[in-house]
Amino acid sequence: MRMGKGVEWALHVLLALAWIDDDEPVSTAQLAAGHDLPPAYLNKQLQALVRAGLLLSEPGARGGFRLARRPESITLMDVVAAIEGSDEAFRCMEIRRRGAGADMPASAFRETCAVQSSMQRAELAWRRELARQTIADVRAEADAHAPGAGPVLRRSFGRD
Amino acid sequence: MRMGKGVEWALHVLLALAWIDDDEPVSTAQLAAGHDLPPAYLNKQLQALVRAGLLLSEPGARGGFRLARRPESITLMDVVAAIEGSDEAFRCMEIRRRGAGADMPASAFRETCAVQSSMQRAELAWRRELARQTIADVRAEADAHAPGAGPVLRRSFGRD
DNA sequence: GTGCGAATACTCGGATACCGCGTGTCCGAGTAAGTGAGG
DNA sequence: CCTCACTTACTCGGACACGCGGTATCCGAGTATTCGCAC
Repeated sequence: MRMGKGVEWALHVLLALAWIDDDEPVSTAQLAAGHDLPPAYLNKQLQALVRAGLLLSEPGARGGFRLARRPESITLMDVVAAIEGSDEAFRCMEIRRRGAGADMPASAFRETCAVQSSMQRAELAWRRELARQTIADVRAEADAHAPGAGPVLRRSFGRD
Repeated sequence: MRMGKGVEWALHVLLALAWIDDDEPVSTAQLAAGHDLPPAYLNKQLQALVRAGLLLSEPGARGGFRLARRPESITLMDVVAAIEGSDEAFRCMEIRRRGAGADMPASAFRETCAVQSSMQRAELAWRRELARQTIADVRAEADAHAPGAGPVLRRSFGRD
């Protein structure tokens, strides 16, 4: 199982926008240069964040992206759902009904498949932990680990 | 993010073997017929389970697979790791060092990337929940939901 | 009837194609800013 | 000096190729069984 790299990019971009903390929008080119990412493909991921309501986009000259909400209101679950989609990683195909299970009465399948519910429990724990953490939390941890990172990034975006 | 269907197959096969609970090995063809799965591809997944030490294989006529350990000693984490691999879903590419981060002193990267540690926390919760549940737990839940499923499946394998 | 040996049928195991999705890129529609002339 | 319309340059947004990993399949190596034959 593998998560697309777009999630990592989106998280770093949101963290950068939280650090910049400015009403002026930031263009895709600037955000891409800030982490040395392919601009066109990054743009694709940013569009997904706009569709999810995490970013606001402004077209035209001096346009770009800015946070749609405060960093404390953007959870990691929001970001993962925006990029990877809201579907569950484990999708039950109900194979219990096929083969030998075809001979069983329909009432036997009233309850949820035990395999599915087990996997769902684990995935729920994952989603719960993702929903518990916000971009603001990540920024706070990053500031605690490396206090200089925020200002350096702000300055590289010409916001001082 | 999407988990391969091999995991679901493996879980159902292990559950079936736990229900059968016999020293006589079960062939790929029988296991595949039990859930109407493509035998050749199922065989591929079973080989992964053998490599992971969850199943024992016996070649030759009347050969097949049987559980290498008791169902209580096989966690869902073991199964997922056997099929999908042990790599983390979120792989940090250290993009914080690229772009603007290149101008920072190396000491700033002493601590782990905050984005990575946040995602790792969530994934750890997932793995912890997977490791907490065993095939025996799944069997118990399935028996509680549909008591007839186990015997029916046992009988379809000609084990009575 | 019994022991032995070869033929046999069945099993796992790895090597081999196919296909969908993530990855990466490009060009067009739209907009705000800048510019110049006219009043 | 102010207003206004035009040009311009820059932005986002969606449509278009490429490559890799999951999906699916087949055939070969190896072994227990089974059948036939000799004793």
